[in-house]
Amino acid sequence: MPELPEVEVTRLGLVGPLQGARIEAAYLGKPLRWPLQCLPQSLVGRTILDVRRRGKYLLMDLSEGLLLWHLGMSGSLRLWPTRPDPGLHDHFDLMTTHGCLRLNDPRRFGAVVYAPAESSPQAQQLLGHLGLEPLQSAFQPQGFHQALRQRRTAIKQLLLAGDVVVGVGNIYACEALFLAGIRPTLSAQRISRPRAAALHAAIQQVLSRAIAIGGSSLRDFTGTEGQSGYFQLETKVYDREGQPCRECGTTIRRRVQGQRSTFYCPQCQRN
DNA sequence: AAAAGCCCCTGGATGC
DNA sequence: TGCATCCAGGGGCTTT
Repeated sequence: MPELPEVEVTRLGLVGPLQGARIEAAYLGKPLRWPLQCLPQSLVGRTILDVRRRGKYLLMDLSEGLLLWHLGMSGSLRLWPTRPDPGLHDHFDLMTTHGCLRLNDPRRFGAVVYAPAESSPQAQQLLGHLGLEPLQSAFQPQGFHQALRQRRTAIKQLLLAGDVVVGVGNIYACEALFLAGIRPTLSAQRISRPRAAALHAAIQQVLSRAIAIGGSSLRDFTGTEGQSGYFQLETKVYDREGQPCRECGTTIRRRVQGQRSTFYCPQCQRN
């Protein structure tokens, strides 16, 4: 589920409430994707200074060290005034003076990892290879085009790989490629400079729009107060196989790329 | 170095 | 109703 917009919506819901909160306890449930890398008890007494985002990771700066959170495919974070009884899929609780932050993750592809610093090997193993932030100024059309020229893989899979630009998952990759009129199977190196610029703009547009309306709530995702997002209501191609394109009426197609579904309009995205 | 495949795990939808 | 099969938004790791 959670791609950049959902993680950013989560961050926006946490940063205000949690800044300055002191950790009073941490509770582990079933194992997540990676171990916490510290004793939960050792977090007690630390203060949350900030909540940042890098790609699809949330970075929680503590008075000493930081926590890296990842929501995997089905995770969501919710802030409760007091700690509710843990349910079947509640696998990590962080009790603070400002409430109980709870990770619910049915599939357990998510994780919470402690690292002593962002520059530490523990953190860099997860963050070190990440590409540019799509909504920051370092992400520019010209540099994007240069990066595309060096890769022969299909553009959809390059977007998902996250080593050129981060945060674009399956939904937003499909949607951005539709907006740019680019066939998802097109080799990245064959994308011209103007079309790369169009894709650059489409990525920014689709991600910004999704953040503004609370992300996409398919299956599990909700915001930190349990609220739904609405982007799934305005997708042009994602999960619309067999339905008419909203622009031209042609039937939307689905195909598999890298073991994932790709949706596209064969007319609007001719290559 | 880059690309392609393989999994981790669970639940919901679909089909027989 | 019951059971099997397929599918799902991620991404690190291994193999080619």
